[in-house]
Amino acid sequence: MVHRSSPPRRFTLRDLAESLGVSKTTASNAFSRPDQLSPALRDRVLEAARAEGYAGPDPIARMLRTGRAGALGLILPESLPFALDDPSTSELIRGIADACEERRLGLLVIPGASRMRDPGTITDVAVDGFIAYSLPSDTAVLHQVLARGVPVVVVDEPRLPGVATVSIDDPGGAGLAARHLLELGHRRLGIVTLPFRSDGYTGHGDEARIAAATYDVAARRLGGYRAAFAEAGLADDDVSVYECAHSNEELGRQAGRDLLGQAVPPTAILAMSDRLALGVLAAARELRVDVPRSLAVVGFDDIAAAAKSRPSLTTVRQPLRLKGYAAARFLLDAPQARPRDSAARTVAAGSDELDFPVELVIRRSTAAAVAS
Amino acid sequence: MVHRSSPPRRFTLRDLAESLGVSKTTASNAFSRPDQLSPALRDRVLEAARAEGYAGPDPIARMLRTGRAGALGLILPESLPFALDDPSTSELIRGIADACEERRLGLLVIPGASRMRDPGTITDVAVDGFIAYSLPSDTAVLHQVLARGVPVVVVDEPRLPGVATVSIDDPGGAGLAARHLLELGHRRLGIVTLPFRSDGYTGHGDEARIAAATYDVAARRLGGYRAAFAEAGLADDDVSVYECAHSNEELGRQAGRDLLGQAVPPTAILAMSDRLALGVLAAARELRVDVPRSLAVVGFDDIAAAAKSRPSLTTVRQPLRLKGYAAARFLLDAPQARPRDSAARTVAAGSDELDFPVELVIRRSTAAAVAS
DNA sequence: TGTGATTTCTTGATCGATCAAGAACACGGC
DNA sequence: GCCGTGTTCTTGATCGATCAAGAAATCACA
Repeated sequence: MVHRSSPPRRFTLRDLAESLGVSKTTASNAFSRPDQLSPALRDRVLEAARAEGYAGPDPIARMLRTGRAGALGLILPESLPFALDDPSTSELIRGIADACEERRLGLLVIPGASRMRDPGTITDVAVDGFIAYSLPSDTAVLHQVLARGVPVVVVDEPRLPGVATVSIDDPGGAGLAARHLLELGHRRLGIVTLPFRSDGYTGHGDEARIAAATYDVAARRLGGYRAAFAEAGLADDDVSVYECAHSNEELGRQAGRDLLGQAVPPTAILAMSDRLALGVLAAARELRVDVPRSLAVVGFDDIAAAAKSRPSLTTVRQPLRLKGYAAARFLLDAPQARPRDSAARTVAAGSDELDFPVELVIRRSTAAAVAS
Repeated sequence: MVHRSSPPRRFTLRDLAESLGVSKTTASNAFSRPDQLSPALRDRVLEAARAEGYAGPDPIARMLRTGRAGALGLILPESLPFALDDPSTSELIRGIADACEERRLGLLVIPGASRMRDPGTITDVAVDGFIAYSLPSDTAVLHQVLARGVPVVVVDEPRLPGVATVSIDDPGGAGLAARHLLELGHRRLGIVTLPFRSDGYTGHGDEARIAAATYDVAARRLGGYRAAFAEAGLADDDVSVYECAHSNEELGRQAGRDLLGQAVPPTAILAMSDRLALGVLAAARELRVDVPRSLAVVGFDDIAAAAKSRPSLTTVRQPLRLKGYAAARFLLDAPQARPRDSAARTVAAGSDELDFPVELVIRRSTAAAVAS
């Protein structure tokens, strides 16, 4: 009887050890803990490994034993192409990458989470922790992440009790922007918002949608704007709201055209992102509305393009890159972030929110209202 | 004697199975192979899992057993912030991400490879294959990758015998650009190059450096330019060469200022990337050199900004996103790309090069030479 | 009713490493 | 000569799952 040759087993640490007449542990130590064996023997092991074409311990087996994956998971709401298009997301990623490089960790990107149906991608991936960026509160993804028992840090939204969050003072920032316009004498205002829900809707603001918002950031910023309006004696429905499904120039332009086309157009527009604001500037240019003389525009984020636009954009600056860096460090330095500690749902309860300050950057896109 | 309570063991599949009185395999199948057990029992298992807070099989243990990591490794020469800055790199990543999404794979990014000293990041990471993008040929990283025994696809460079490569016809593309200028009557030419080596040098071209190039792409494109010159009867040293350490606008501008400041300035400049070409345009603007009347400029890549610049940029288009997509598919579909097959160094020998065609896109930055 | 095919579930081996504990030996100081 | 300390290497258990093979029960069909 001739045996069908069994699948040729891989050359493993055990084979290496046997071929040298040493124990597996010693062979292992030659790679991972050089101080645990004599230099001479270590060289012999390494030499034999090279000769046999053994590339070193299998990372997956090591992970199983040590419980560390050597990588961070980054969960993004949109597809990666979209994320790379968006300067504020890119900037956040830069910050996370900074921290990963410091710690020699890989960065495992998991895009498309806001429309993810299959949790497989979340549960099948080897990471030491997740950073979840700007997810809608009605997505199941975050709960799957939490259920996995690995440490999680949320950036921006949603804010969940007991889950570590890195964010900014959204209402405060929005308030700065709104008060700036009010102080300049503007009373006819318009708002261009980020999406309140992830259903792709673009159009006039709808109080029912707003009340049922699943994107906290849009809701918080709107709240900030409105708090400032209230101080100035303006009612919410004195200010028209236009909601954009995504943060990009094209939808911002569409919003700008709509608001400026109204019977009584606003003299100032608050946009919840710089990209939306840049779109509004484009719409104004098209319609030959002079900025800032006839229209004041304020953005949010202070991306690089904000300083370069014509006119340059007044905006609310937030430290995007730092936020990414802080989120990663928060994740990695957390005392609960020990490997295989299934209680480590979140990071450092008690100090589980990290809010960065924002500041108003006044440039050329805002000026005093012209008496009408 | 009271025992110090041993570290509370994690709740595993085995515990779940025992608590239900079924076998481990059955519990496992409830998660991974629903068709292997009755729906009723499956529901019981899943229900018990929920009750016990068991989030599903540990991905790392599964990987060890199945030999599949569920992720692709992407090795980038520069840091991630730098890569995200660069439109052509971003575009490539988009293509790779497209393929990963199709196959429900994670994308594990490993940046900074061109100056990586410690191979740890390469050997410690769980991936089913690597895409190595534009690495210098003298870096050890690629050999460490090859030594790991996982499938590898190289994008652009270096071309190594037996290693699958996805690239373009660099000499051909460069030739198109050069011949275009020659046909327009230009005879005083300048070249702005990508780096030949990764030592950070920026300055006048140096034939010794060029001969010892570790970045193949720069060398191949230069070869393409020069082949066209030779056809037109121009000698290599009739054309001055300026090398830039990175592909960005600032260095391109520096190169442009240098070339235009020469005693006998060129009437046309060939740049090896669009970002460099855009920098040259900026330099021309500064020096009040009219493009295309007094200076013709040709780029390479056809990034989005090339069509939007003023004047719009004549350039050599290459399908960046498609290249990324193809590289990933090449990796995933390769017959040798089976898990745990240590012979799978590379992909499909015999058909291990995939070169995409390029095309010349003529826009407003080139025009006929003015008789001098 | 018998027999083969199918469904449902179990057993025991296995993936490839690391780790805790301990054996064997050498060295040094009193 | 004895004991403590350190170095160097080994043994056997373990990480948490999947898989091949097979047992038991059910179904199908003549």
